[in-house]
Formats: sequence, structure tokens, C-alpha cells
Amino acid sequence: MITKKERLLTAAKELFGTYGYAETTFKKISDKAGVALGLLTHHYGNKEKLFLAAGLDVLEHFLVKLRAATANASNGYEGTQKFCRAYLEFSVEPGSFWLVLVRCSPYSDMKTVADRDIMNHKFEEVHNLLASQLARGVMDGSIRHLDPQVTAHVIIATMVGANRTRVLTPYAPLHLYEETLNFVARAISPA
Amino acid sequence: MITKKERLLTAAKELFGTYGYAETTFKKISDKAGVALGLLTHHYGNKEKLFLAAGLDVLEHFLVKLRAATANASNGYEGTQKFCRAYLEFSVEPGSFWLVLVRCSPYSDMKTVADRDIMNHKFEEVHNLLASQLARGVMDGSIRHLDPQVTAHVIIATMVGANRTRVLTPYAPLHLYEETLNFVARAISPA
Amino acid sequence: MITKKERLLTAAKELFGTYGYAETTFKKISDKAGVALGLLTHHYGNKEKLFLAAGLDVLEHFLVKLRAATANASNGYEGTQKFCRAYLEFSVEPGSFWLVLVRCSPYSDMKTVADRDIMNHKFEEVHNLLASQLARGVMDGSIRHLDPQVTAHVIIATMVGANRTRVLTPYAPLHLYEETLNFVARAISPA
Amino acid sequence: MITKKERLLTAAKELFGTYGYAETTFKKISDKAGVALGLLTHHYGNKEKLFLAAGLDVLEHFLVKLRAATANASNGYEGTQKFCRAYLEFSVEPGSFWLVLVRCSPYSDMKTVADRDIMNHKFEEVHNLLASQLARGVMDGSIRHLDPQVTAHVIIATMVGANRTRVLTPYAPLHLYEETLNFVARAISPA
DNA sequence: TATGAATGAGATTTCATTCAT
DNA sequence: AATGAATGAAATCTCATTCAT
Repeated sequence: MITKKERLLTAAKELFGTYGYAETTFKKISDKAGVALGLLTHHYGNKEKLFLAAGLDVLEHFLVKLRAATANASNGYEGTQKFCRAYLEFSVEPGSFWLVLVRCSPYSDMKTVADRDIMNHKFEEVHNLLASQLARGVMDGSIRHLDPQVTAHVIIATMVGANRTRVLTPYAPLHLYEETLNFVARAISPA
Repeated sequence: MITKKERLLTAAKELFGTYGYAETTFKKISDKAGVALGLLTHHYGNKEKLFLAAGLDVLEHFLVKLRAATANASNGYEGTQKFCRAYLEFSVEPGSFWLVLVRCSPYSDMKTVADRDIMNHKFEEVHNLLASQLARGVMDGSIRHLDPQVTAHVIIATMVGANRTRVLTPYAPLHLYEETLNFVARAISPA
Repeated sequence: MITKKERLLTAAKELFGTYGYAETTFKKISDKAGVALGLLTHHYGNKEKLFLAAGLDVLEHFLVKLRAATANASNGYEGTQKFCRAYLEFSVEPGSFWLVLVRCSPYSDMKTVADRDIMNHKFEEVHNLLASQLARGVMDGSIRHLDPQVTAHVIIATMVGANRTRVLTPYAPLHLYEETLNFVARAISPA
Repeated sequence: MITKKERLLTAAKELFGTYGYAETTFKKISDKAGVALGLLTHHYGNKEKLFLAAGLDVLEHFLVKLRAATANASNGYEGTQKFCRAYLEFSVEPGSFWLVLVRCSPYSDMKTVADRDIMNHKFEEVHNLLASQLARGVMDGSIRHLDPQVTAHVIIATMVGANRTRVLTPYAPLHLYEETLNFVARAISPA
């Protein structure tokens, strides 16, 4: 049996993703969820906390996917590639509610939300997952010599940008994601 | 003599950049500009149009800088590098009001603004500028064989991401921009 | 116990009737009703809808009165006379809030209101009530031979005009209503 | 050569007639007239005065028509009929800007306008014109014995109502005006 | 846990009117 | 006479949040 609290979160993910934070109101969420308006603050405290809960929920699933993708890589290079592929795939996966995370992530240009710390902290796991694959690759020789920490930031930056090009702008070319993966591959391949 | 219309635009650029769209109110803008409240709609129609005007104004200056940077490059590779360097430099230049553009650009996660078309269209110039340098590099052999259009998107995606990491997140590493330039250099260098 | 929603409607009827649509503000209504400002949109959506609700409420009472007046007429002529008398009486009845209906009716010169259809439709009942008495009178010989539909419009037009002369202009003569009834009587009496 | 002052009045008559007082703004008027905004207050003082000027202008033409129509009637009955016919004809005459007068007349449900006195006073001429024909008819025997003053009010009321049915409501029957004239004829014909 | 009426501060927008040029 | 930028009060409407039931 699906609880009303869960119904609220699902509705919130749909609406925050589709319409953004400002254009999503308590009324719209409770209407879509088919529950009373008051349950929102009752269960989630306030709008920002609900937004964060929605974002974290998506991030959780995102991390599960990233961990699974990198788990059985045979070397650092492959792990990095799998990480990137999983990142981009998740962003276009139906039902992943990716846009919520886009709007809630540390890379979002929204100002309103106060409690970014939790999100920032949790997002570091994404970074660490990639950085460890890079470090491994440098060690096992499948990746050229480079700073895993900074490079992880650069690669994630590329993911962030490619993803935004695809899901936010109207002019993403057809094979953007594939070329992005090739681009990263060339940049980290041994000299 | 500086007109009140210009004073409004300057105030808007400061405030939209600092506080974002939602948290910037008519009152704050007119107060900062030292101008009557009603002048905003008198000159700019409504809040969105002023936001767009502010964004376009920054974009205009951005394009001037990018054009200047790529103008005297001796080959495509150098042009590409100069483009990327100028992009990142402009984003941290004091007085460039870069954040307005971040929030108003096609890569922004804001939903409110209706008239994105104008911005999208103007932003294509940024893309074309880079794409032409890439095409040139492929021709003159300073860049490996690749699709200039798609690669331009990938590189700009990297710029977008690196820039967002720097100006929006709290965890940008010290040499992020330099490493980003190196990253791009490796990815486009001849095999 | 009288609800706040009802208090709002009552205040609205008083104020719309006295000051007209434009000069009646949310603040005046909520102040008079002793209720929070936001309750207006909460319960009625917007100002126009409240105006319409106020008008329909008066129309409802008006129809009750007209139906009662025509119910036990012994012939069509008498029914018509009773209809006209009830019409004019209601318009000067204390507490009938007649002016709201004057301003909201299809005969009003106001432009703002969008949802006139509902009002128009409901107002047809007034017309039908009179038309059926006229038809009856033609049949039973108490009224001269004439087209009940068109004549109903002419008689109601006379009511509308006489009423406006009385409640809107400063120069209504003392026995206007009585003479109006006589006027109508002469015009429909058998040749 | 048509002056800017006249251009303003014409634009005002069009807009007040079409959109009503509240929805007609200085900007719309000056735009339509193709003159500067400031000329409006310069020439007409304020919005109400312009509205009144527009209304009086239409009333002036209306009176000319009514006077001409009643001038050469051979008896009171004919004068009355011609008066009514001219009234109704003027209301549907293209270019008469009748709707302005509807909205500005003493029978209007608008509240805003303060300076009704002038309009009221001028409108009495309409009433007197009819009353004198009625008095004449009673004298010459072409009209039954009745009070010319009160009856003039009743007949004008009928004109007002029939006219509003035609130009404001959506359900005026085809031959409303003709039947209205017959209705009045029957009501005043000698017993 | 569940409901939705109630609150009121605050936001955007409108617009008649003024006034310097 | 002519212009249109400038003003700011006031209006409508939104909406997160509270709270009695």
C-alpha cells in the first residue's frame, strides 16, 4: 500500500522537475497527489525541505546506478567510461525524474534553497566515485598521469554541461552524448 | 549624462546576478537604481523582459570579448584555446555580471522566462565562433579529425560545467580552470 | 452559524451594489466582511467570479419572487401584470440588493466581466416566465393577438428602462412605476 | 485640416464605446490617435472630462437627429412615432458612436463619473422633445388622454430598454425595434 | 494522520497625472 | 501646442504556512 507521504513525494518530483521550484505550489502538489494541503507541511516541514527531499531521492537512485556501473569494471579507464555512460544514461531515463536533481543540485542557478549543505555533501559521493576510478586508472596504467581529484571535477563538469545541453537547451546535436564520451576518452587516454 | 533607463539596467544586472530572478523584486531594483517603481514597466514592459535585457547585455559584452580573443589566432588550435581561456576569464572578471548570464542562458534551469528564443538565438553565435575555429584547426592540421559542430557543443558543455563548478558550487578546486583547458587541449590534439 | 464565505458574498452584494464593480476593491470587501483579504480568491477565485456569484445570488431571489407572483394568476393578462408589478417591486425592495443585478445583468454596460454566458443563460428564465404568461393570455383571450416572444422582450425592455430611470437617474417622476404598468396594460389589452 | 484635439476625441469615442471607461487608458487613446500622451490632459483636463466630452459630442448629434425627425410631424402622434423611430435608428447607425452615450448616459450603471450633472441636464432636452410631442398629441386628439411628462419617461424607458436589448445582450429578436414601435403606438393611441 | 479554511505579507503590474523640455 | 519620461499610489492576486477540527 502506497502511503500519502509517498504520493506527495512523487507528485513533488514530477512538478518540481517539470515546472521548477517557483512555479510549483503546495496546491498543485497536493492536487496532483490527491491529498490534503496540510499534509505537506505535516510530513515535510516546508517547501524547501520537500524540494530537498525530492532532490535527494533522485540523487539516491542516481548513486545506486553509478555504483552498480563502476562496480565490475576491469580497470580504471573502463570504470571511468562506465561512470560517464551511466551518468548520461540516467539523465534521459524515463521515470528517473532527473530534472529535479538538475534544479536541486549544487550546479543549479537557483538561489532560494537554504539547505544546500546536505545536497552538496551527498553530491561529493558522486565525485568520489569517479575520482577513485581515475586514481585506479592512473595506478593500473589504463589512464594517463593526471590529478584524479581535479580531473574528476573536470569530467563531471563535462557531464553537467553535456547534460544541460541535452535536457535544457533546444539545440543539442544528435550524437552529443556519444561524442562527449569519446571526448573524455581521448582526454584521459595514456599519452 | 546617464539615463534612468540605464540606471535600471545596471541595478538589475547587479541584483539578478547576486540574488537570482525570484529573489530580485521590483522594489529592490528601483531602490538600488534610485528610480520610481513604475519606470521598470514603463521602460522594459515587465520583469521578464528586464531580465532578458540584462542577460542580453552581458551576452553582448561576452561576445565582444570572445571575438577579440579569437580574432588573431594563428591557427585553429590556438583559436580554440584562446576561445576557452576567454570564456573562463570573462566568467570571473569583476564587473562582467556573469551570473546574470548564467541564470538567463539556455543552460539555466529557470523556467519562468518565456522569451528564451531571443537568448537562444543570440547564444548560437558563441557556438558558431568556436565551431569555426575547430573547423579551421581540422583543416590546418592543428586539431585532430573531428566533427566541429558536435565538438563545439562538447567543449562549450565543458566550459559551462567548469564555470558552474566554480561560480555556483562550494567545492571547486584551485586549478580547475587550468586543468579544464589542458583537458580540452588533450581531447582535440592530433592523434 | 454563518460562514465566512457567506459573509464575503453579503459584503460583496452591498458594495458592488453601492459603489459599482470598479470602485469596489478587495480591501473594502474583506474589511466589510471582517475577513482576511486572501479568502476572497480562496473561495471565489477572483473578483469577476465573486461579482458573478453576487449577481446570480440576487437573480436567484428575483426568480423566486417572479415565479411566486405569476403562479396563481387566473389568466394570462393578470399573470403578465403580476409579473411586471413583481419586477418593479423587487427593484425597490430593501435588502434585495437589486443594484448588483443591474450592474451584472446582460443589460449592463460593463465590459470587464468575461463569464456573462452563465448570467445570460439564467436571465432567459425571466424572459420565459413572462413569455409563457403572454402566450397564455393570447390563448385565453385576455390579451390581444401578438407574438409572445418578441413582446416579452419589449415588455422586459420597458421594465429595464423604467427601473433604470428610477434607480439610476435623478429625474424619475413620482408615479413612474404605476404609469409604466398602465402603459403596458394598454399595449397588450385586446383591441 | 483635422486638429490633434479632434483626433483625440475621435479615438476616445471609438475606444470608450468599444471597451468601456475602465478598460480605456490614456495610452490606448493617444496611441490610436497618434498623438502624444500629454496632450490628453492638456486639452481635456482629465479622463472623466474626456469621457464626458465624448458622450456630449454623441448626444449633440443625437439631438440634432431627434429635432430633425420631429420637426415636420403633422400631429403629436406622428411626432412621437418619428421620435421613437429616430431614437432607435440612431442607436444602430454606423459611425454614430452610440455606445459611448450608452455608457455615459444617466441610464448607465457606471459609478466613476462625477460630472453627471451636465449630462443629466443635457439629456433632459431629449425628454422635453418627446414630452412636447405627447402634449401636442393629447391636444390635437391624435393621442389618448395621458400625462405627457410621465409618459415621456415611460416611452424613453422603453427606448432605453429596447436599445440595450439590442446593443448589449446577445438575444435580441429580429424585429424587436419594429415591435417596440408598435407597442408604443398601441399604448398611446386614443382609447 | 488528515483536512482544507483561513491568514496576510508581499509581489507584480497598471495608469492617471505631472512636468521638464 | 506638443512630447513622453517619470512618478507612486493603489489594485489584484499568489501562496507558504498555520491551526481548529
